[in-house]
Amino acid sequence: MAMVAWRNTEGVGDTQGTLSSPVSQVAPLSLPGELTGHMNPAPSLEIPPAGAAAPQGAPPPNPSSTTTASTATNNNNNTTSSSSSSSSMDKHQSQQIECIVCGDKSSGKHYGQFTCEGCKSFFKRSVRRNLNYTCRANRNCPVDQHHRNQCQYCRLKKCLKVGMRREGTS
DNA sequence: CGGAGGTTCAGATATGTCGA
DNA sequence: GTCGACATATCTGAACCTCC
Repeated sequence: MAMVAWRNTEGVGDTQGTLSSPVSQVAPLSLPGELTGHMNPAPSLEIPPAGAAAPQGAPPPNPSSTTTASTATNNNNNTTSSSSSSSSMDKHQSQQIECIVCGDKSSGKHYGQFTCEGCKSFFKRSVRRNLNYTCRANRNCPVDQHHRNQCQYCRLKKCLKVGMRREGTS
């Protein structure tokens, strides 16, 4: 696997996405304490209470339209894409659901949303370790299967945006 | 029994240090 | 002072296990 293609962990901490820093500083993305149900990152990561962010549970990502990741830049309302779901697609999707975060192949429902193993682990680590990331760019980095590792900040942001919650299906 | 969450392992890349 | 090589640390993704 060729991940970690871009380690921006900290050295990056400087530009804007102040989402990072050695966990010692203000953690815009602090999840722990206030993570009551989901993470309420920071000013930058304004993720509405899971409920809001997540159109409701898991918007059966459309195998194709789900390209939400196509341009993470759209972290604005990509999730909206979901919505009109067809029961007919249900079956089909259940067999080939895409990760709602990066568009990769979903391995099932994790933390309330259909995500791939990568996003699942990434989210888990971020939440459990209360990691804080920083975006080098404008917090609009694309989050797709090939670029998801480019910006941890934007990846986590999208995870939250799509409705992933620490408590998952709780 | 199935689904979701959690834990563990191996692989790959980035960063830092030392030597020539 | 600069360049290259080596070693170490961190992160990611997949697989497996456990619990509800």
